[in-house]
Amino acid sequence: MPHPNTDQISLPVVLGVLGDPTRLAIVRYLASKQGVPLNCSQFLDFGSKTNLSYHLAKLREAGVTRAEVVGTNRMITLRRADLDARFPGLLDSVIAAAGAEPALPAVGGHDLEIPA
Amino acid sequence: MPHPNTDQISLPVVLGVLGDPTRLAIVRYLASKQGVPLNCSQFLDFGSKTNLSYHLAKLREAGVTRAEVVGTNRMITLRRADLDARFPGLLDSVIAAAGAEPALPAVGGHDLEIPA
DNA sequence: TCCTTAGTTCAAAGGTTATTGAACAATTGG
DNA sequence: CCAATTGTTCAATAACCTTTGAACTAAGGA
Repeated sequence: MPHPNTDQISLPVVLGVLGDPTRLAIVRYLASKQGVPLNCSQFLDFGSKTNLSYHLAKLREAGVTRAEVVGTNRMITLRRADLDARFPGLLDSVIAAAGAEPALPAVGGHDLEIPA
Repeated sequence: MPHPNTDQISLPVVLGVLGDPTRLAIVRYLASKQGVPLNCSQFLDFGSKTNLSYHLAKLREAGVTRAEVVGTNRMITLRRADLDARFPGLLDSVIAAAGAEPALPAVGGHDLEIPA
């Protein structure tokens, strides 16, 4: 499970990765949980298991998230401090901007509680 | 030449569009000119005429830039106020972040002067 | 040990993106 | 009118992205 170092995180790559509605929803959801690690299954509202594996890998490879293996789970966190160090203010303004937009509808049709 | 209204500007689309090194360089260059309109030819360092037409159309359709026909020229400006209204702080942090990164090398190999 | 849970990997399909050169349109200036 | 300048459109190509189901691996619990 490769993660880039902080100084290897590339702006176009980060922006490109966040330019997908599913991944943006994942990041927004992670941010709403304030650093509490989530396992992959908690994102099932955003897509199938296989599809999530794909999107979470993209986020990880771009340096946006960190995945840690804990038993049979992979716990996902936002790399907030690393992103803030590399691109100050960027993540905050993206997350704030995401709040000003209609979120990705969850698969079941029900909405996820994401505080503003 | 369609431009989206301010409230039609979509965050994933904007992020996706900025997630390309050529377009990010164009936006950075525009920002460095502080609102002075530039015609397409002034971006020739970033790509061929045809290729620029393509990238500038993407930026325009995403709502990042505005193109105004003046004689045989199309004058390009950043939609700074519109983007700030829709996604406060986003453009600034992206531009600041772009300054923390190696810029797209210009075609001739020479560097463009983009103030920090 | 056997089964379940949690995720990944693979291959395939279908769609989109970036880049190119050639041909085209529109405006200006001589 | 003619020619030069500016930029767009088109067709083609190659690369990449997203989504899917089936098969797989690895750890934990009964």
